[in-house]
Amino acid sequence: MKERHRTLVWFRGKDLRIADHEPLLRAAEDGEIVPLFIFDPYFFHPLRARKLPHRMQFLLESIRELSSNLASLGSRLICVSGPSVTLMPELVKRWGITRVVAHRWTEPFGRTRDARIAESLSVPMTLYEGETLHPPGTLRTGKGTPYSVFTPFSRALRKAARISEPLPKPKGLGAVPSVAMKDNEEIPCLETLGISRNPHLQVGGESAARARLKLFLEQRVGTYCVGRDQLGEPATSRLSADIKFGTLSVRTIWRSVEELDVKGQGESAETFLNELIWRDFSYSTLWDRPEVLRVPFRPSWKGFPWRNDPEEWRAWKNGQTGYPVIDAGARQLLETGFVHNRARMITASFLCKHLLIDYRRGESHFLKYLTDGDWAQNNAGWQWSAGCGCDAQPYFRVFNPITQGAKFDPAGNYVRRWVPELKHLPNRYIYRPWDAPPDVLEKAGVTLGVHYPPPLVEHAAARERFLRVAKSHLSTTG
DNA sequence: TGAAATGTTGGGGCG
DNA sequence: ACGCCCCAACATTTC
Repeated sequence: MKERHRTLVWFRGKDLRIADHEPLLRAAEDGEIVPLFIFDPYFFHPLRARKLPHRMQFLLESIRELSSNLASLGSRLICVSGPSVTLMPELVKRWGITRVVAHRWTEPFGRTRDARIAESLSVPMTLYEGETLHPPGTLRTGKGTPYSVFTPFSRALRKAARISEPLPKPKGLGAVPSVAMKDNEEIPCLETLGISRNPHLQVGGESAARARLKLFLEQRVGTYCVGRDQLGEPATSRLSADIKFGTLSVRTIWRSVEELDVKGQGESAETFLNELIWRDFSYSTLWDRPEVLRVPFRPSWKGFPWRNDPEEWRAWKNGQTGYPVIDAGARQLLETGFVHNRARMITASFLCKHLLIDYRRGESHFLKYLTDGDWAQNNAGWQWSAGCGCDAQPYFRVFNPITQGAKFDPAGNYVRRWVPELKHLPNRYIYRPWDAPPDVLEKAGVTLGVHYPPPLVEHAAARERFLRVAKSHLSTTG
């Protein structure tokens, strides 16, 4: 008789689900399993955790639900704290593990860690695809190089293979061997990590994720194409955190959108699917060029003369630039751990271009507060906005924070929600309170410089300054 | 997945 | 009736 396995299924914060989880399913087909989550002090030391309050909250909620979902299948999530690199070989030995399975990571940190661990183990470690629609580093142009333009990448991805159907949940899992049960620790709670719970964040976990997907499919995807840019309307999927933590697999989302009977709304479905391909594009770029997390994708941006004015940086972070749409985005981030995609683009453009502040500052600020904060996606987004990324917008494309507001928040809902001190201003002036006549300001109860700051920079002058600086820098660096 | 400057066209007012 | 100007609307170019 074939010897049965005792498989360690290592859950790692980007695949917190039991549905469409290939490592779990494969492990469950053959022998005993030990589902494991490691609370590595690299992330979970209170001093570090406190710097990521929003993601930590969502993560812990998702882990708790994973734990109860595994329990309902007859298993348990074993939680152990310690550095994973030294812990893994120890646990494998102590628990009599015969093989280790997990999902493959793309981030340089995870790649290095996994390579070190795989090398140090006495048993095989198998990493499964599943983080992306298509494995990064595999789609290549005719010349054999990575794609540097999105559209051909997107065509190649669609042509490469039909996105396969999600795998089912395991039907049932055996009990965890007692030797592993003995090492089980409590899942840490937010308060222990020195974080107070933020009631405005999305709720983590697989069931909340399913509910969000259902809502999107039933009510929003049909108008996604036109609605997604409207700042004040709930027209986007709001699935970014679920994708980031893997409470939904990306192919589950892909297939459920693809299979919708959209009846004349095919364009919306296609637009949304393209966004999922953008995600793959960003992962693929990071896979091939891991250094982009530190330096611009385009070498010509090296040494760009950012101003990095500390007062302006503070004003931008805190939503006090005097440009209502910019401030709305900045405040939405701090309060809810989420920013509407259009607002991400506008605020990012403003930081880099109007204020000439290094995109990496904005990038790390977003990564700190976004619940969906993901190294690859966030970096790609910021480099795109700054103009130095892979298939980025050209440097001379400068968003006008006034007209962007008028276009994408015509009724002023978004601004009024996040910048309530301006809520009584008429639509006409809500994106440019400094232009409002004194009696209008007075009637709205706004005194500039008292209730709301005057604009930090003048749009036209700031735009021209950026164009001058960028043109001059890029002309000398090629 | 822009915006602003510049160029072109065509209708209408008016001398 | 005609040319001229104005200017809005649209198109093209430039950053």
